[in-house]
Amino acid sequence: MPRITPERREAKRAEIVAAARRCFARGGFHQTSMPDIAAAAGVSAGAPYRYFASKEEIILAIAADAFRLIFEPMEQVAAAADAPSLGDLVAASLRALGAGTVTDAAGQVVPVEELLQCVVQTWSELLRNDGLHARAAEGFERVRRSIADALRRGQAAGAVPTVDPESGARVLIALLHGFLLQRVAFGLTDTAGFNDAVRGLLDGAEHPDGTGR
Amino acid sequence: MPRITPERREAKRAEIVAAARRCFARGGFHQTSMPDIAAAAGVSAGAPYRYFASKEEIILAIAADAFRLIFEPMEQVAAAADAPSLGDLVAASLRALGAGTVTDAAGQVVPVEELLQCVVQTWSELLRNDGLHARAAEGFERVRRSIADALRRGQAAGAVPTVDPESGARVLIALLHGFLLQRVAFGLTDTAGFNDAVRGLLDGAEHPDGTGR
DNA sequence: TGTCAAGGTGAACGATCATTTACGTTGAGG
DNA sequence: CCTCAACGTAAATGATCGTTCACCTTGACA
Repeated sequence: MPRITPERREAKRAEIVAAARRCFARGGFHQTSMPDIAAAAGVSAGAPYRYFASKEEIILAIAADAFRLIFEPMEQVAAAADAPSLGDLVAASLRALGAGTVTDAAGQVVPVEELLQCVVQTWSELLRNDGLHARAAEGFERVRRSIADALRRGQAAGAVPTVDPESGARVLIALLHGFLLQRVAFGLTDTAGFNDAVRGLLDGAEHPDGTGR
Repeated sequence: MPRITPERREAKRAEIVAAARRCFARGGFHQTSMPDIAAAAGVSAGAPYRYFASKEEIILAIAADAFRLIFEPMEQVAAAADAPSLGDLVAASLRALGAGTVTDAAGQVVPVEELLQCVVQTWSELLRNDGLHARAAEGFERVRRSIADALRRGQAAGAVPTVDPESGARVLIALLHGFLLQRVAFGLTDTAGFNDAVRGLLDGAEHPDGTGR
């Protein structure tokens, strides 16, 4: 006999997650206190514990969301049936990060800047949270295999140079991660310029006409 | 009238820095306590404060060292008088990270793994430590300009595709940062394979013989 | 409309942290 | 070899943290 409907409970939980994400983006996971999160969500200090067993559970929820949202665009292009070029894969990733907002698992609208800051915080957390590391590594491998498959298709179609697809996928993800870091921490605002440079360096020889940007 | 000679004082300071770096690499900046650092250095809790005014000062020293060591190899190749290819720039960066150890500003031998973990931790710290961010951004810009100049020379020599050198430099740094992250957090051990893939994707057309690896 | 399980509150708790401090110890200069 | 400023120690301090708990409050269901 719940006091509130499941829908309202889910909405409240999403509010707390959103408040926590705002706090984490600004102050980091460990400089943000639970009272900070509660205050940002407009509730008292004990309220979040009706929805999450611990602070770590909130961190896990946000980290999973952040990683998924970062990889989603590249993975969708990689999962398409045709043979994407390298430029297509990179462009898809960057276009999503160039937008102002994204929508998280609970339907909350999240500023991209906030999401990216949480991703960088999560990287640090990976190094000492084994549970988070295991989940993140699993997700990473799934994306990597998906991209490697796309590269193999691209190579068969002659649109991708003949490199080891497994390592090639890692290179593309490295570009995405590196872009993300510069956008958050090193004043990279010219997404289009970065994208053009990647295309020019990667497959400019194959696609001088700029197809797929 | 110092109780110990300046040389011994510097050596002790370097020991504390090294101990702190070991702790930070394992546990992160904010999960590592000052007593942890002191214990790892083999001194009592108050001793580090004879050498550093605060914990943040230790973090700054380690972060500056870590960033410098990461960028050094790429910057050295970029600063050379001739026109390096893209593959040269990337290969120089990765070769240093493939080695087992590096030597820090105080002459301490540091395992590469430990250094890279500190770099990732530092990225998080950048987002909320303004002083660290300013210093890191300054260093980043210096490296970026150096690489951009090298790209211009490479373009003049016909060894580098005609892309905007400023953005191109960002792409190369993104590759380095992305590689670093995967090595620390996502099980990337095949440095040579990654390097080959980058060369194959970047300037395979220009240097099919593998020159400069 | 009445009931009661669950939501929500805010003070309190025990632990831990960065930093300070009072006091012994040491070694380089005179 | 003596002296004393600086090193090193270890307990203490004050603040803050994640989490709990005793107690209202609320609203969905009967």
